[in-house]
Amino acid sequence: MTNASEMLTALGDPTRQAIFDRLSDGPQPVGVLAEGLPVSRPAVSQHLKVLRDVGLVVDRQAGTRRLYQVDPAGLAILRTHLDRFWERSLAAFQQAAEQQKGGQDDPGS
Amino acid sequence: MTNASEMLTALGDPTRQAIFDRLSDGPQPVGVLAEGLPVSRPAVSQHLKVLRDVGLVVDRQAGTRRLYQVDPAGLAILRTHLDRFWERSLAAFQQAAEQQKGGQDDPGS
DNA sequence: GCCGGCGGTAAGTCATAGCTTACGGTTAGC
DNA sequence: GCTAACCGTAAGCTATGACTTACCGCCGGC
Repeated sequence: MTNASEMLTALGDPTRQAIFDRLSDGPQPVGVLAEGLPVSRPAVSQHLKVLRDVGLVVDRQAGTRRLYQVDPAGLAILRTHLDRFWERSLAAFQQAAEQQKGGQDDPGS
Repeated sequence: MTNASEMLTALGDPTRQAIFDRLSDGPQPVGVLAEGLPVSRPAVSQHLKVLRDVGLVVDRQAGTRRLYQVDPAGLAILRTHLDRFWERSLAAFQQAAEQQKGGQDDPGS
């Protein structure tokens, strides 16, 4: 359906979470990202490819460097997906709480 | 900082995503969950343990069954975390767009 | 033109995580 | 008390994916 699931899967790796976190503060080249991480530069490159394939980051050429940054559009999709989870879960939670009490009236919401 | 990172890691697995998706519609016992999934019941049990450890689901005893459901409080933490990503990324994105149009200074490091 | 920094890709290794079957514990019903 | 259903845990296997080193292409400076 959506690619939000793939985004979640991509963000499942702690290293990618760290990369995404750093990119949230602004565009950065691969080398700089790798300096602040406990993995090699090629590893960062591979992670960036995964994040780019699912639409969470975008890249642009800047001289001899390649700047990566978070794609707000992609992040919006993930946020919307999480919001739907929230709405459904909240409704189910309230309904379950009522049933647990024994079919009383709505205690308040 | 928070355990939101662990939640993201937990939701990184597609099977757990499917479980969490089903639980969003209401409480369900382990056996019923396993019926609609391509994995065995013990596997579902193990996934539920992971989701419970990070605070995304809660369980309660119901006779001989054990009902699992999404924990709205846990989901709220994850949502808040995503919102922070959103704010930071958006600000950085706009700033980067301006810099790209005007005088190009060193954006990295 | 040559050289140096930057970064993506290939190939290979290794740990981990997800799955299975088997077993034990707990609860409800007869 | 015995049985059956439901579920968590243990043990073990296997595939996947995260990481490394090595290599190559690209762009800018001198």
